[in-house]
Amino acid sequence: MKITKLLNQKRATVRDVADQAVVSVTTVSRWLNGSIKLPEVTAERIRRAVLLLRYEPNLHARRLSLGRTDTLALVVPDIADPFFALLAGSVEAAAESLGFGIVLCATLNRPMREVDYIGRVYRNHVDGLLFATNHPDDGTLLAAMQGQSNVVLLDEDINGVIAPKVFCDNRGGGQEATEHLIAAGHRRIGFVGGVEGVMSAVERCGGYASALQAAKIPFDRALTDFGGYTADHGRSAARRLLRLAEPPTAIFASSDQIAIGALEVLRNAGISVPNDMSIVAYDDVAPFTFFSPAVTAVRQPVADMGKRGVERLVGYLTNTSTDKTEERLPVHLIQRGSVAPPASSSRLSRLIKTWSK
Amino acid sequence: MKITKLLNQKRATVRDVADQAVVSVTTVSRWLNGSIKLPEVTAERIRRAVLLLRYEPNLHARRLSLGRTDTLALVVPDIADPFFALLAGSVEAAAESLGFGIVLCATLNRPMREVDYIGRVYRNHVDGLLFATNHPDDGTLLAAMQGQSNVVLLDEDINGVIAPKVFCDNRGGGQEATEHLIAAGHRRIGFVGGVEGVMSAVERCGGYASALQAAKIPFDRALTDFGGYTADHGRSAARRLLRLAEPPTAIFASSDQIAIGALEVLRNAGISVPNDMSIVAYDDVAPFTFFSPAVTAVRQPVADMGKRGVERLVGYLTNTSTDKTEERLPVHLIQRGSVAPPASSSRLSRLIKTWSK
DNA sequence: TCAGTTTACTAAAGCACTTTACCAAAACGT
DNA sequence: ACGTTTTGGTAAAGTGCTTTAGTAAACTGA
Repeated sequence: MKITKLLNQKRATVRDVADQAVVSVTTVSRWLNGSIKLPEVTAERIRRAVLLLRYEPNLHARRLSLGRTDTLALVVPDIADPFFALLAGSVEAAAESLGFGIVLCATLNRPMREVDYIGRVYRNHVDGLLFATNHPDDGTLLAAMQGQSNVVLLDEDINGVIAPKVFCDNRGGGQEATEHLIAAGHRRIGFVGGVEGVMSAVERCGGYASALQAAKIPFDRALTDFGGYTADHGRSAARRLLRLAEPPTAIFASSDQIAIGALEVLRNAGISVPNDMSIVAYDDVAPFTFFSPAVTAVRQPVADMGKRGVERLVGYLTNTSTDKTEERLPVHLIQRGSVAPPASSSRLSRLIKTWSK
Repeated sequence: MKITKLLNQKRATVRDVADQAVVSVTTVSRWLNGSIKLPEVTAERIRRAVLLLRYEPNLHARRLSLGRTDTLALVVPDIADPFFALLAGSVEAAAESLGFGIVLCATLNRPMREVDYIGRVYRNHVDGLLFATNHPDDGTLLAAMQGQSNVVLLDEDINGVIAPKVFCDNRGGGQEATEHLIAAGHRRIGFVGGVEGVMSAVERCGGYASALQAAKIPFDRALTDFGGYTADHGRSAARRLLRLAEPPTAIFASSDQIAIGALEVLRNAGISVPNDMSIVAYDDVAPFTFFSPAVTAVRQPVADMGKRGVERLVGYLTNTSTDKTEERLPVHLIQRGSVAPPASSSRLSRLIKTWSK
């Protein structure tokens, strides 16, 4: 009998284990799930049977019966983006340690795919969703999330959605970056932000504005530039800022990619960082220590954000800890070599004049 | 009746649809799965019932019944590494387009986790595995893979495993990079490789050696340095190479990270690239166009590799196309600004002398 | 000693789907 | 007109697990 089981490679079922241990399926199942205490002799019989038959419960049957999957979905715009890759890494690790698997969903910012993924929790593909967007919502996402539970929002808000949220302190980060630049002596500071309207961009700009105000520096709209957290936007924004009648002496780039784009433009213009122009970046996921100069940046606790997101989602799934609150993780400035006191304005404008030809 | 169904939010089942459409469950199931043709009237009744009840088949029941998951696992050492993040992105996209989901597994190079993940296909968690390692196998992985089917190896080989494999042309890449350096006039070229013994490192070094041989340049062991595809290794290798009695005039760094580490050392040493030292990188996932100088690199078709891997795995799952062959994807050199003819050796040695103090 | 509790189990009913085996009626060929 | 094939279905048996409701036997306390 046992031999048959071993010879034909079919996987053993609870039935087989029960037969082998001479108890009922119920007993095996309950004991295996720890919902029953058994006298040592019986327990030992089951243990042996499991070992002998190499029994592993069938996941699908279990899921069907239990109605849950012990799997979470992580929805991000683009997994190839280092920021989201880092997030995914920490989410995976945290989920794994809590006994959950992760299925990966890249939306490429296509609302259709986002909505589809949101539906997956209803459709029982996964128990819960960790959701990170990148773009402002036109209402589509909000609608799709209505009545959907077990979703936690990461990094970026979706207007109107009520759910557990784990974000970073964008305002504080914006403020700290700007204060640092002001402390170095800068008074004309450019702000390059994400897509106009997304929470993180609005908030970082808010921090920037409030630091200026505290230093009694007027807020100049011409010095701000929204458009996305991309290197492309960093390039075009930098070019625009340099062409201003009164160009800034420092740039606050509110993402790594923006900073990278801006740095490229500055380098090509022969404007040296930090001597002629200071810059501070945001995210600090890029290998900034390897840059020359190493670039000062506001570090977001990306990994912590992923971890906390998972913890809250799982807490939600298990304890029904129904706190749909928003949580903010602190950020902090990492000082490296890209900030210095402003150059003489004549030198800077001479450089710009040469470049703009 | 319908109203009850709509009011209590329980999901509709095939039963409900069958009742609503006044046919049997069998008919609904078969029609839905396209395994039966039905007269238009009946079909329409089912269609309406599905719409009315917002019926969506229960995935778990389906999986239990069918014994498959339509899900693939992607196993990588570290999803936060841009190389693997890019790979993951393309794998996800390819799988999605073929109707498969992806579950993400990061091993952090811990053999225990790798082995566990390999077991998941047997345990029915997933239908197949896309497996990418990073380190030489001591036999553990080989043993775990024995008798395991539906696994395809990506990017890096595991010695002795017989399975469909999708790799890149490491030898060709190593050769092309080295030839390019030789064509620029270099005769002493350093090679910095991955962990000693992994296929990719061995092969790239093979390409390097054969290019040297073709140019009748003797192979000098002192100029090669294995240790891993990390920036750290890049740094230490660069330092070692510079301290050589006869240092190289060019470095072939066989990963992005190695190149980044080496570049940092060179920059700190005041050795200008490409004037005093040429460098070519490998992978070309890092934002090398933004570097200064932009760095010349051998580009691996990482995204293609992911796509092909999925295609082959799925082909395997569906058609039983049992070709356990190895496939090589072509790489090519992207010329940018980090290669130039060698500097006068006296200038270079002067720089090194200054630095090494 | 006997009702009440605890211990150690079990039978059977789900969970929601697929699929095999089968059947009645209609259409068809001769 | 009668056997055969096609059409349009159905009943029921899996798929492997969990869990509810229950039972028989052993123990407890007064």
